Amino acid sequence: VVSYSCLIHGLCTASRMREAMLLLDEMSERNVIPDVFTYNIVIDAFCKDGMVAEAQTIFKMMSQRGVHPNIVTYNSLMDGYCLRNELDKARKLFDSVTMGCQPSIYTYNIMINGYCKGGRMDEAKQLLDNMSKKDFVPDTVTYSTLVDGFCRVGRVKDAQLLLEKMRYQGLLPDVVTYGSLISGCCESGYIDTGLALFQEMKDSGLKPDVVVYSILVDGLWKAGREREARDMFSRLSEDEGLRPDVRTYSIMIDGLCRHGLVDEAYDLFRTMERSGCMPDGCSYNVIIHGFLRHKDPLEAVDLIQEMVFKGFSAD
RNA sequence: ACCCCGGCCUGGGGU
Repeated sequence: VVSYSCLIHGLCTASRMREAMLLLDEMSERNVIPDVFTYNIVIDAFCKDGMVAEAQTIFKMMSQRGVHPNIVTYNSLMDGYCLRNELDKARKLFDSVTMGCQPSIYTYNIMINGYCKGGRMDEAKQLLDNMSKKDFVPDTVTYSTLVDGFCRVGRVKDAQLLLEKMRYQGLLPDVVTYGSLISGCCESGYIDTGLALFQEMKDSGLKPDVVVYSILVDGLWKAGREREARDMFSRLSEDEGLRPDVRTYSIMIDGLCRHGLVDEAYDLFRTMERSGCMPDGCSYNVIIHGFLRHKDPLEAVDLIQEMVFKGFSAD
């Protein structure tokens, strides 16, 4: 069962759902009985692909075969509804789970994340208070989710207050919590607050990761602070020994293009490839827009052909 | 008998 489940998991993460389903059939034929883990893997994959109806079909199938769903099954389904912004369906499931069997911290975090991504911050906050009443202790993920949620609706001040509340409860913000807040500061035009938080985070002994650096490089470019954006990009490798990833490069390429430095952007685009970081659809779109803005449609056409040849579609 | 060991679910960045 474990071997089959691992194989199915591999196929699912590669979005090869057809083959995963075939394997699920094959194992039954070979008298290897799929257990709740196996079904959970498939259900979660369908949910992440936005196919909750298919996930429900598997859910029914497992029940018919006498395999009982567990909390992870329900968590995946809830998350599936949340990802489609069908929050009321998610909430129904949430309510029946909290009434019946044991919810887990994941159950709360998923539902809170659903509200946050849907901009329904009051309901998200309510759930935070709700869980404390039921002796569930919010964790770093809970707070980071809410910090991100407040930032997305422009309520950076509330996000900062939440960070304090979190500390007051004895929880330390991690690199994701800081990343969310720094990103929110950049979006709302408080880049210097973001930089101060970056310093604070390093002072507290946390090592910034490539995501935090990318957020700041992007924020600095968008604030028109070219020199500092370039410095931040260099420091990521020089100070921390980190490697820029495809998104960091895209941010740099986009910044250079928007500052009229299309040739340098193009050099960086090729440097990224040479250093083994393969451009994705977004990187192509960024550089193509750069060429189009600077009246170089011929280069743009070449790149569009190249990206289509690689299986990406231009936007 | 007891303990340990394998597979499932949640948070931040680019057009």
